[in-house]
Amino acid sequence: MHLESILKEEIRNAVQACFQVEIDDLVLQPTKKEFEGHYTLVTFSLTRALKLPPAAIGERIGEALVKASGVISAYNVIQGFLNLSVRDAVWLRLLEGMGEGYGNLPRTGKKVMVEFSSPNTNKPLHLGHLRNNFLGDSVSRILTAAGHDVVKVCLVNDRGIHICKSMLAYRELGNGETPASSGLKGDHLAGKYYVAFDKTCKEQIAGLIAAGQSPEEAAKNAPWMIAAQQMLVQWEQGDEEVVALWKKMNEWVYNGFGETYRRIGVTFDKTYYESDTYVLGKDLIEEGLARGIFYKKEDHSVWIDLTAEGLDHKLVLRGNGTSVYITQDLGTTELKHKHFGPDRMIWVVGNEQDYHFNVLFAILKRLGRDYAEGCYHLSYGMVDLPSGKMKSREGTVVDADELVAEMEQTAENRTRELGKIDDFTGEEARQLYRALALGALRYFLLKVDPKKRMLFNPEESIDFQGHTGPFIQYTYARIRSVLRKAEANGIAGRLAPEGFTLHGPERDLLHHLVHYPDRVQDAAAELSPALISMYVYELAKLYNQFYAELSIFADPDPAAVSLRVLISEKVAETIQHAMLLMGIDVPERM
RNA sequence: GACUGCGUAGUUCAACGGAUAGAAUAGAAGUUUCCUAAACUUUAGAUAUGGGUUCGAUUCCCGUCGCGGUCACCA
Repeated sequence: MHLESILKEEIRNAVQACFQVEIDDLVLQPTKKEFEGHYTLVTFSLTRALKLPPAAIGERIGEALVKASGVISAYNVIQGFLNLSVRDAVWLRLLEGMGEGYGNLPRTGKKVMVEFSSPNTNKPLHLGHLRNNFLGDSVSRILTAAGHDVVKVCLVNDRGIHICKSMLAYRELGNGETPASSGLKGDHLAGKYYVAFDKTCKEQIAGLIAAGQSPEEAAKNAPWMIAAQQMLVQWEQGDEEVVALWKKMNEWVYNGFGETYRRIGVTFDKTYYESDTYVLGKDLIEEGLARGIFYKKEDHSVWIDLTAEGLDHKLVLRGNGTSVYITQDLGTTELKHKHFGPDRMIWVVGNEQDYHFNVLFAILKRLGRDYAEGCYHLSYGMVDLPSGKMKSREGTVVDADELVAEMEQTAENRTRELGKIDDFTGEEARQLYRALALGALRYFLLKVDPKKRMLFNPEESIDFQGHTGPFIQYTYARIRSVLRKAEANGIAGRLAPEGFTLHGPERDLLHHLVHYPDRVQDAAAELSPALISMYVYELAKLYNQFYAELSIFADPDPAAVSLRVLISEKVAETIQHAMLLMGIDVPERM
């Protein structure tokens, strides 16, 4: 039974009965807090069809509904708004219908592939990567709950000039340093030499400019820049020494990434490496050339004219026959499709690449790939600092590992201050700190609409109070405490008997609770964990109000006590489910 | 410059074209012999700007101003 569908049907019937008119687009919305009611029908839009003032329409429909409806107990009309109140018996029946895991929707049989994370192996992860990882991870969980079969994929950027830069700096300055010898995490070690390369290279360029070269010439002629390019050529030729260095440093980086992924709780079903896929796509170029979709210039470079799509002429293969980014992406997409045959492919990639994906999808369509229709770029906004954009080379980044460690420290300090878990073992306490730290961080990054850019101020640490992960975790822990007490006293959650009158806070909670599956559906359709975060925040807030206003165990009516225990169980279950969709664990105590 | 996205309380975020624009935080004032005060209650505070469409605009259209992003034979 779906309340809103039933309500809309009843309203249609009422309109039919009163006015003998068929109406299909009804505007039904939740009633604003300051007014009496649960659902509001906006009657302005009906004035044309029914040829009556909005308030009169509201009165007629309201009257008819109260007479005939199985769900509406009362109505009131304010101008063009018809506010409808739902019977308590209906809320109780809906509560009864909430089975185990009611947030999990029926299986659809559709397969969805989500590609995210896609790190470069020349530097450690930063805050921007965390947004990407959490988004991809959470969207995957939401799609799974919405009934799809999800494949999580990571494409590692393990080759190219940027990798050679850190390799070169390491060869020149490294003195055989290893993660073991320096105690530095592998990805941080590589990042250190990436920054070192940039520094030295800039000095070299400055020197050349001082010696009279133009900035463009100098940038081209800097010795390390030339050396890095040579190194890339050697790598592509399979030069043993270069490949050995590449393997060694990448190994360090993978170990470092592995540790970070473990710490932030992110996993993949399949990892692709660009070093394996970068030559792919050339057969697609051949195919496109043969079919006249691409054209070749005199220098043998291959292009496509996408002006018809409002785009541009775009290079798809270099004059020397080597691949560019788009060539490789075409090939990789074809490969991923061949491996898994998904109905939908989603790329979680920053909005700076909007143009690239427009081109990619346009080319796939031109090539007549039927899966092009199911391709989608989940384009998210950057995480900005008050000072502007983060840049790895310039060291203006918020490092992921450091941030997580800081958050854990904050969680520990705060927990110790409050002193509620003094009986925890060391391991239990560490688990709690980790859950709180990640809860705060994941929630912070997921509560904002993915499409929008967001700001992080490193001066102000992420909050543990208010609209935050720990607020919701706290609410959960408090409910668990209630439920432990109920169990200890032998009180089971039970539905209230027929004719029971709900108290305001109970009614508000049930009203919110029953919409959870709809919100999961919405979040899956929009690919937006932010919708889940808003829902669960509201739920926690409503529970806290319920908790503050009503005593669960002290009520003289045993039916009220059992009902409140049952409501507490359902709220706890829903909070746990929703938080898990964001990849956040909820603690039994905190 | 071309294309593209964004301007909402001091700050960080909300608002299918609908009612008095919601929260959080920072500010002010309260709540604990009672189920966890990481909570609850009260209070003050915002749609960049000028037009247009509409019964009704933060939302849609046009202009202005401000801030990002993209315009590589890098990925």
